[in-house]
Amino acid sequence: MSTKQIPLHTITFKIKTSQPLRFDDGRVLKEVPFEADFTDKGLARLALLRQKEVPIGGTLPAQLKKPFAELKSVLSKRLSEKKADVAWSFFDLEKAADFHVRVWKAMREIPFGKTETYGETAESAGSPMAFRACGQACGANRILILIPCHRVVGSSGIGGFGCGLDIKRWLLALET
DNA sequence: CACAATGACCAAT
DNA sequence: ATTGGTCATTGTG
Repeated sequence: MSTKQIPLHTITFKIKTSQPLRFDDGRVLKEVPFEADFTDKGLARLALLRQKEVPIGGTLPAQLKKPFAELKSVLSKRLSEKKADVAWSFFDLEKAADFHVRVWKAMREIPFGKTETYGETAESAGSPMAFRACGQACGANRILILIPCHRVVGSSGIGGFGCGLDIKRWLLALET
């Protein structure tokens, strides 16, 4: 494969939340640690760190300072139960499968505070019968919160969540 | 290429 | 609680 290495810049940081995040193990966080990967084209990954102790820091090249500031600003609002979003072009999803991208776009059509079933999201992604593949696409989402996979739930029950159902419940509670 | 295997599903036993 | 039906992606030869 001709893998031309695209430089990835990783940074870790914390955001305050109005609604403390309580993990299943009992830990309670008022400041939530994230890790973000940026390329020159945009945000490639946003993850919430579950570890106990997290080293905060990292360096970004000058041209990424502005997007990083925007990211922190939007996240601060979202973790304070306020509506805020970035544009689709904020992301760098180059090496993602076609169907996955359709599902991710469909998820961003779900309004703040609303939820959809996997089946419904599959349908708005153009494949009404692909509810199961839709679940896979949710699991493949690399951008927490901003691509709101937490708004997709099961037809009976909350469904799953890659990084822990405690986080999914918290994200949904932030939108009530 | 052609498969088999895998899933954050779903509706009906 | 189990099952048979679905679909797109990913890994293997």
